[in-house]
Amino acid sequence: MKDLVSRCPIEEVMQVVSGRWPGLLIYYLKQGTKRFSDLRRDNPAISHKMLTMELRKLEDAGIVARSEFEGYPLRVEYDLTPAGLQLVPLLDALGSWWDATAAGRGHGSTLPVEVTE
Amino acid sequence: MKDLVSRCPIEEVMQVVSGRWPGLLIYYLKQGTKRFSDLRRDNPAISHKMLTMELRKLEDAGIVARSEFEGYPLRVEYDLTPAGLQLVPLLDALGSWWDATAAGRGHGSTLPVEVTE
DNA sequence: AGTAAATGACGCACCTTTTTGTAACCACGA
DNA sequence: TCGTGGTTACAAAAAGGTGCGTCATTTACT
Repeated sequence: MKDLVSRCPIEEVMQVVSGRWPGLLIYYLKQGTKRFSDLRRDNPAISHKMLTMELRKLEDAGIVARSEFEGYPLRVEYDLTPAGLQLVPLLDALGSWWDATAAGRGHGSTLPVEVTE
Repeated sequence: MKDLVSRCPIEEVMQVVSGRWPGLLIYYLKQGTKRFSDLRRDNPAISHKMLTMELRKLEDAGIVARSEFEGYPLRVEYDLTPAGLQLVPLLDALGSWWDATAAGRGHGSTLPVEVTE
């Protein structure tokens, strides 16, 4: 049971965009049309099962478009949809925010900065 | 092993902001100072274990600030940091994007809307 | 007076659920 | 036989829930 009638758009969008891969897949797809094997090459850490699952999820969310061409070794292309393209700058903004606020974190060290209150 | 030297800011930010709770916790915290029990009341579905873990994660990321006051039954307050406040409009933008592009999906209902293709 | 209960914000151990990886399999045609 | 994109079954790993313990102090009961 994972869907408790999430009326909150933030909760909903997180169910799709959240996780390790969606951001990266979108990042690579904004570079242009990619095939399944391209995306696997782009980030080798993802397993082919995960990739299919994530792509399917993004497809269902209307973020990526899947085009299947018939032919010899079967060819499938993935692109960002218009909605997906609109999402890109939002994710980029998140990335920028992360970099911009990096100073607030340990910018590397895990030292427990004791704030003497 | 989850951190394979993620040089990509999107991958990094997702490790913090991703998931079911961070978005919601930030959403409630932007309403003002909240205590542990307040946040539990705000969204009853989260367990105390999860809440502590998520708050700790957000704290480490510099998104929320934890203030501990000494006293009888122990009191702890949580607020958004300046960085956290900057994050709010970005998440809101995601929520708006989700709503704006809702037409491409099932426009709301969870019913298995069979699209006769 | 002395003991007991309760409070708020957790930590910890144990167990269940969910997610993810691995490997094998499918189809087709070069 | 290989390569493509994908599915399935099983196994491993990770995430998450539940309940109890803790700490220090106040209030409640006897």
